Amino acid sequence: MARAKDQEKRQLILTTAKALFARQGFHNTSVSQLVNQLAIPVGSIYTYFPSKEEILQAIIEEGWQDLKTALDQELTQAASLEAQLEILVSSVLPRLFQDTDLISIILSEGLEISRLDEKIDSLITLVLNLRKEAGLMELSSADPALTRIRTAIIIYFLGLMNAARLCTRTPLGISQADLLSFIRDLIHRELALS
Amino acid sequence: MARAKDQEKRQLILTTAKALFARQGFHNTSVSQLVNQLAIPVGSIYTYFPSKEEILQAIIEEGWQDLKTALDQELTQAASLEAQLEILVSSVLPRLFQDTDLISIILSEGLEISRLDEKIDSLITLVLNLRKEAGLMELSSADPALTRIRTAIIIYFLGLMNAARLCTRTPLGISQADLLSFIRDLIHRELALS
Amino acid sequence: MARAKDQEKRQLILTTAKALFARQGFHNTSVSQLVNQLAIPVGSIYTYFPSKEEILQAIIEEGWQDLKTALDQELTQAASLEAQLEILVSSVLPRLFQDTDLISIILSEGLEISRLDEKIDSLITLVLNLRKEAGLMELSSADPALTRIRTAIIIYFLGLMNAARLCTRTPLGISQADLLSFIRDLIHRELALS
Amino acid sequence: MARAKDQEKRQLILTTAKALFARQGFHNTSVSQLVNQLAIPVGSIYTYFPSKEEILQAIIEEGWQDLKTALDQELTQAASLEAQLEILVSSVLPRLFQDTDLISIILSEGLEISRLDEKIDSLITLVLNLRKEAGLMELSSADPALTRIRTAIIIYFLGLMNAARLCTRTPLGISQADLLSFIRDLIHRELALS
DNA sequence: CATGAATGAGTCTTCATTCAT
DNA sequence: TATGAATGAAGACTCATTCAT
Repeated sequence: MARAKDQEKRQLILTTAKALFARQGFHNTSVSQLVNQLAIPVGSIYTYFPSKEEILQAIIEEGWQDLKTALDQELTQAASLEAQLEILVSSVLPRLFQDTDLISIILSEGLEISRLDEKIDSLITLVLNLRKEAGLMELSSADPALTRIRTAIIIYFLGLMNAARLCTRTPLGISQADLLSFIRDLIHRELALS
Repeated sequence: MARAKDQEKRQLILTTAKALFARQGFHNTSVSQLVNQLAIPVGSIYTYFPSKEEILQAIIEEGWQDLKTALDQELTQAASLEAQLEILVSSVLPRLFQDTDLISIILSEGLEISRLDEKIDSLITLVLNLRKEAGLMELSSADPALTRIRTAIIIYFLGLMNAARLCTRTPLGISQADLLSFIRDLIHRELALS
Repeated sequence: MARAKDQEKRQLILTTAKALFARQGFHNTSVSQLVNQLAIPVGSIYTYFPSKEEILQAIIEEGWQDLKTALDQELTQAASLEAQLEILVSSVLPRLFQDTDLISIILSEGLEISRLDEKIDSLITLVLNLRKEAGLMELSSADPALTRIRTAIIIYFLGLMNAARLCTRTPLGISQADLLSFIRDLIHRELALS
Repeated sequence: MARAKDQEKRQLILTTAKALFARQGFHNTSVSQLVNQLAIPVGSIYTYFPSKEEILQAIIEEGWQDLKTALDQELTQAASLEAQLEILVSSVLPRLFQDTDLISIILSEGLEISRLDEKIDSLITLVLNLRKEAGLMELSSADPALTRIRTAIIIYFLGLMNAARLCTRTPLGISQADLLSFIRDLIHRELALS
């Protein structure tokens, strides 16, 4: 019981901090502002997190983990490659792009903190696995095609993340729906080619 | 007459601050760290800039302006559309992607400061103009094709910027040359279509 | 439970700041000088007051409030008008004139801070009430006699305050006792007239 | 010629500084604000005054000197004691009370700077001389009547100065004309007595 | 255990005065 | 001589974290 309540409070801290960090930036958000919003005493924070920075890290890592867990779950339930792609396009990616607070934080903070490179690596691995499942032959690590794929994934992923963030903050003339259309087109085109 | 304001010193402040802000972040760089590195007295900073934040803004705006000036100059000297694209791919974009410090700063700071949206807008205008010069008919503002183009530009631009930044900071397995190849392929493919 | 905010420390800050501000002026007294004198860390000041200026305001408002509270208390205990005047002359005014630090601060700082006008207004109200209690008829707000009384109160009050301040700082050849004699004479004369 | 122009500039600095110091306070007025208002270079100030504080002192001393010079001149031209008092009430005092900027500065700054005590002393001497001219016998320095007169002068003078300042800054319900009426009444009453 | 006052190194910025030009 | 950039000590204030209660 006590544990459950603790976890709830921990989650509440995370949620509130996430909104604050995303809108004002990590450095422009003070711990006291956070506790004011939460209406809890300052000391409380430090029973859940050893430092302000670890709150930031937890937001990023746990947010990303949630996404990955959902992805894995939905992907294993999919019958075919087509179904898997459909899930990607209709379920997982929209969920990621909707979480602009998480995206903002990941993109704004230092690489050491967000560990974007690790996240991209795992994404590349995922795509490569899908390729293999699709029956395409594996690429040797020296193959220039591998580099091309890797490059494309990085550019598309980062471009989409950043675009999703900007969409909600600024009048760019496009919407999140347009981003999803872009992905759908992209996947269809790529599949037709291969 | 008194000393004239030393524009070289102003530039030195800008250059040093740029490197510092890019590597450590704006908030993790103190004014005293900056003046230590420059070996000038604190007050000097404030004869050239009214605040720390205005240094940041000058870095972004002047850096971007330099790029645009170079772009405009080189573009007007190009004889054909092909030559213009070649300049884009071989000269201007490489220069932008090499300036990872500038990119880092633009992408990491708040929208109000970096005004990324304005920069993207001017980029879209540029591309639309190139299209017109190429003899393609103009798109009405309601045309879904316009939205598609807009979306693509945003994604590619942001993706490339971010990828260029990551390349030099983290071992992602790709290089800036790969990014340029990506662009080259992209342009050729798009031109073939049109 | 954490430490309770120490009201004694707050009072000590107020007392020390009052002496410093009165002798050196608000602007010539730095926060670090204040904390040095108090032998407490800088931050402590800011757990009790939001800013240096609010210390000044607290000194003035609380000092004035103390005086008014004492005045009200003693006045209600007085049996007759004569007793009330006696209290004024023998107890409350001497106490005010003795607090030359408070007077100095009130007179030296800006009107927005000291709100001298409000203080004078409440004094005029007090005197008018005493008049009424004495059975004198009320003056209509257009009556020139009201303006005369108002003018006299303002001049006497400000003159006495300022004189009290100067007495202790400079060799003017008069003492606080002389000021009290002046008041006593004044009141007797005025009462005889009315 | 050159000297005349210099004196003009010096006077302009004094006039501008006086208005600024009176309205914002000495410490809240920076030298650069002053030179901005004057539209002259910073260095210029220091060819006329050795420091910011000496500007303040010049404002006070020269302002006071002007008043005294005018007073002496007009007083010696007066035929009778009545004429002298009339001059005091109708000419010199109104001029002093109108110069609320000067009064503000004198009353707000430290005693060491404004040397209020010296000014009061010279005022007492003046009144004592008038008394002597009026044929009243001189008072020995031990005479309690001397102390009474001295006290009264101090209180009236400081009270009127302060009241004049407050009148123009705050809605106290009285005007400078009321102050002059007060003085007139006072003098008539006192003369009737003696 | 929960609390929030206490801490002090560190933040950005100011500004009267000087002096190289 | 006139100028205004240069200077740097000093200014008020912040804030993540600790620890006495």
